[in-house]
Amino acid sequence: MRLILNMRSTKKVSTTSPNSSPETAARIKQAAIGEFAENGFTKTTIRAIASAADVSPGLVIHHFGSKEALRTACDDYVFTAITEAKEANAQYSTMAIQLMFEDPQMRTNVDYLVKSLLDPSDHGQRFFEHYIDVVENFVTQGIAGYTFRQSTDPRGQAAMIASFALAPMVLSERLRTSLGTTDIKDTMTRLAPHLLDLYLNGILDSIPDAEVGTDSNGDDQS
Amino acid sequence: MRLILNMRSTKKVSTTSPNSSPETAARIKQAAIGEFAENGFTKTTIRAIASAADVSPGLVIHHFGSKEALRTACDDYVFTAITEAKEANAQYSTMAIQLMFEDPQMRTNVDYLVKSLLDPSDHGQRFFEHYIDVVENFVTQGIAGYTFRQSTDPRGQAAMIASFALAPMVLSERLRTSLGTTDIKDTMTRLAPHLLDLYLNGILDSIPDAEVGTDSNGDDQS
DNA sequence: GCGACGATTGAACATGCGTTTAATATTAAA
DNA sequence: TTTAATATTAAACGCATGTTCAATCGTCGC
Repeated sequence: MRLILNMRSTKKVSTTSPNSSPETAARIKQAAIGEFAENGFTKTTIRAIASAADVSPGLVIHHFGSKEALRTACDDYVFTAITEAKEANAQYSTMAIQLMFEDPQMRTNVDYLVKSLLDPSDHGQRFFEHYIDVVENFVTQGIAGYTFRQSTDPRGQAAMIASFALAPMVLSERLRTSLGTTDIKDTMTRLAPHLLDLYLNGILDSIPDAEVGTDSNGDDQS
Repeated sequence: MRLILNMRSTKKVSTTSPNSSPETAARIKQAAIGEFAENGFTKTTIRAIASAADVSPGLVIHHFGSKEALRTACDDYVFTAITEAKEANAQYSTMAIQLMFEDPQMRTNVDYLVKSLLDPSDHGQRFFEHYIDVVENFVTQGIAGYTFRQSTDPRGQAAMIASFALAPMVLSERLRTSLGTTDIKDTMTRLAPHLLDLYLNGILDSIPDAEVGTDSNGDDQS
């Protein structure tokens, strides 16, 4: 007659999976993605992740080995999740971006990738390269009925477009505060007409007399 | 007969400024700006700043009170330095941007502001607002002979342009690696023609039949 | 000269971090 | 039922961090 007292955490006890790791590991990974997406890799602590996943800090290490290894696992997961979602919505192209701001999980994933992009590690670079590839494809193949004017430097052109497409997400918090929008979806709605107008028609409507590069700047050319 | 042994740091001993604080405080501040610009606020340690300024960690606190206060001091300094430099080169407008990548000190300042922009603190927001103001002025007043097509939402339009202008700096490391350029100046040279072309002519040269939202996507329109 | 004061330092303190460890609980296999 | 293996935890370890402290050094007004 053994009296079993389980006084651990009074929550997840009857989940019918007492000794199975993958379920808990997945929960830890999701918690980590959420924390990384919100606070970045450096500022996020293992203790915060453990707390969000309702486990002990030691268990996080037990399942993933180290914080860096956990990050790699999250990277792979998010990268796969996003590319799969993108392919699934490939035919909608422009709509796919919209969907990324609708689905909360996808928004977290995007936030995660943005944070990864800004952190000087190898992980984000892979995503950036991939993203430029996607854009370059769009430029050569067209997207959603739009076609692009080709360039003699398609890689540079694609890099520019990719950077611009990422800019509102990277600066989303600053834009939100500055424009008084409620969230990034609202921000994008506000910016959308300007984006479309720029991409369709440009924004400059006159060229100065002096060309760029021939800087014979008489500084009094009023 | 007192024997004075000064075995501190065998370097700055005869700099003819034994007991003056402002000189040392300025050096610490410059070191801090450099470290913050390179590694961001969180990852930069007081010890690293002290080492770069060739002083003890305690002296950094002695002069500025705390790491956060030191950051505020750096913020004010960089913000003033950039705005002054911008006004000084106001007539050159486009050239001013070029100068920011030529002058190493200015490049450090720009790096600092970018890091400040990405850190979720109040400091960077002030700079962002100011930058949008500058852009909005450019749009209404023109710049370097260029004139802009006006919008019914000038603030949103300026926010978009500001975000785009900042994007290459925010993503400079990613772009440098991806394009194989040597530094941000080289990167900008590579991107410049694409930027000018986009701003002058747009980049899309055909509008799809179906308008956005009426996604009747016959996916076989080769 | 001298005494007060600021500059400056090395050492220590308190805290939070990632990680390790020893122990317990739980499950699956023999 | 026993045994081995895994999941899980609380506690502690080692280290880096921001900061404090007591002491020394140099300068300047008296």
